Amino acid sequence: MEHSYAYLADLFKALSHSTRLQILDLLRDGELCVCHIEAALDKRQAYVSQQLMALREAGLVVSRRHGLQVYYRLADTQIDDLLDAAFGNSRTGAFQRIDGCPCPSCTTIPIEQIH
Amino acid sequence: MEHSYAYLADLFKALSHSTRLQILDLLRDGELCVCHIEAALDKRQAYVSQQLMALREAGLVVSRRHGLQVYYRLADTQIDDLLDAAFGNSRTGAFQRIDGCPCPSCTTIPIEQIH
DNA sequence: AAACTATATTCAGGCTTTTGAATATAAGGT
DNA sequence: ACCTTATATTCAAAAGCCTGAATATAGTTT
Repeated sequence: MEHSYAYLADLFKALSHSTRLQILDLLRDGELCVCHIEAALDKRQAYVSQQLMALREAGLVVSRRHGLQVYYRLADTQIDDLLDAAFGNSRTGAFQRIDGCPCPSCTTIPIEQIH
Repeated sequence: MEHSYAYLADLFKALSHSTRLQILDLLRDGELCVCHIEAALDKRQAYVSQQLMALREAGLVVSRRHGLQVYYRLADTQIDDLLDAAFGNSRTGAFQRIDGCPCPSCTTIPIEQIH
């Protein structure tokens, strides 16, 4: 903690963009793969990837690869706190499937739900 | 509350500038006149006034005029909370005089302190 | 009402950001 | 090996921001 003004300015610059804010707001409910974010925003892949890169470079999100998918999540709890201060701390906490999204989370069901 | 992403993006854009962050950090300890901010930052008047205008337009600060001086303060407690999340919530809470600053706060003493 | 002090606004050149298009890479399937 | 899917990177033109210089305004004092 105790960041310089220049550091914070860069962080806020990454936040000063409505598409990026929308992505962060999605991520408040948990980790998501790129293709899911793409479907949620209805934006093209390259564009989403660019915005994710900006968020990554600002240290706001981190990613991990699992097979073909890359999953993004908020970098740490301080970021959560900052977003709570901005968005208010209402969130659903639950994953939302999206029609037409090809990602595993949207196209599979846990075994215990099959009868 | 419940602001749009575009609104929040504009707010963060105003925050994405180290001079403006420095001004806001000063204002966390209380209302200040423009000339005091000018002295604290060691920047020219027109420049400070421009940054204050940006902060005002973003709704981060409000001003009131008293004679020749114009005093600025943080717009509301939500802004305080947001800045606490960013800066940490350490603050002195006390006004700091500045050598060479011509403003009333720096050049006068309360009557009860004269003996 | 003129001069002065404190603050605000306008403008324009330079600089950075934004975003679409094209292309690259990485992993998995056949 | 090749093809496909998922994601990342590069590039360049357009759009927007930053900031210094000049100027304007609002209130006070003489």
